[in-house]
Amino acid sequence: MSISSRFAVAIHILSLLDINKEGRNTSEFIAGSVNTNPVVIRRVIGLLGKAGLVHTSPGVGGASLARPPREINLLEVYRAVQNDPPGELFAAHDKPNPKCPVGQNIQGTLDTVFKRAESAMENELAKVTLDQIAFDLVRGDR
Amino acid sequence: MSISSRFAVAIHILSLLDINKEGRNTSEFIAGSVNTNPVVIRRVIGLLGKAGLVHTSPGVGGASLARPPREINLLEVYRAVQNDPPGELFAAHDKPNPKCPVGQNIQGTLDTVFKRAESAMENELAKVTLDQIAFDLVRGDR
DNA sequence: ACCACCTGTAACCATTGTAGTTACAATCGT
DNA sequence: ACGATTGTAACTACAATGGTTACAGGTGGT
Ligand code: FES
Ligand code: FES
Repeated sequence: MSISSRFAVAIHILSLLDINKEGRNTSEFIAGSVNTNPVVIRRVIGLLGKAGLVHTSPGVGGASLARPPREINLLEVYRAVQNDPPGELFAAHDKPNPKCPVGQNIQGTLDTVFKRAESAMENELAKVTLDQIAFDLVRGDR
Repeated sequence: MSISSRFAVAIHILSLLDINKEGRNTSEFIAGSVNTNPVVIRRVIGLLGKAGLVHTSPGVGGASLARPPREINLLEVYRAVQNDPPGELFAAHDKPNPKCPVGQNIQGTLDTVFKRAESAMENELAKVTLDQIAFDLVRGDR
């Protein structure tokens, strides 16, 4: 299965917060932009808030970046919205047969390979910062 | 969501075929080893067969590697059992709002980043061959 | 020719993650 | 006090997954 589109939506939201930092970014406004339901946006923003990436305040509307976009990389965003814990991108074969010569040792062997692959992917995400995304967006615009 | 455990099961199966190449590897035997249902094994073996990694024959029982384990890498196995097409590890935000300044350009921007991350992961898988796995297994055994 | 055994596949079920939606209490600025 | 907004809970619909049963068809031994 694919990685949840929450990740893509989260990047959308953060980009929008950066580009439109003058305006009042309510969940409804963002939802209109992302073309989905405001609650979906609030859910994602809730995750981003817990991760310390955005600030929100109930009552008064609008969210804003909690840190300068140059200091936010996509790995943090990924971690914030991914509820699978790190190291479990690949599902393990949960009930290995202890009597099986393969099963006894395969866990560790696969774990090493899987973790290496997962880290390689995450390192690529870590290289990209939010302001790079925003720059690409604005440049593509004109 | 995690990547389907079919991948892990496939590696199990292939390792077993390599290590136990003398025996008769019926789906039921493998299922006992993997500790699951024979039909699950047959499904995975079916995928591996379509990918040209194993040989099977209806009627007579048993599957066998179609190529020497040194020439089978984990990326091929991954591709064989992953029914999401390549390039879609990350789900895109499917209905971008054309009126949104972010939505207009974000597709291409994210696509580049996502593809880079996905490739990084796949390159790691491509580095590992089946006989390396089998070697690790046997060595850990004693 | 028969038979035991096996594969390949369809069908069905339970579980899980996800996105969308409605509803509403709590919160804040004016 | 009021209107707007957030934060959640609850519910629905849907797709992927893994397990299971069932069965048609192939294969080799006897
Ligand atoms: S436990 Fe996975 S093959 Fe034996
Ligand atoms: S934020 Fe995704 S389309 Fe505007």
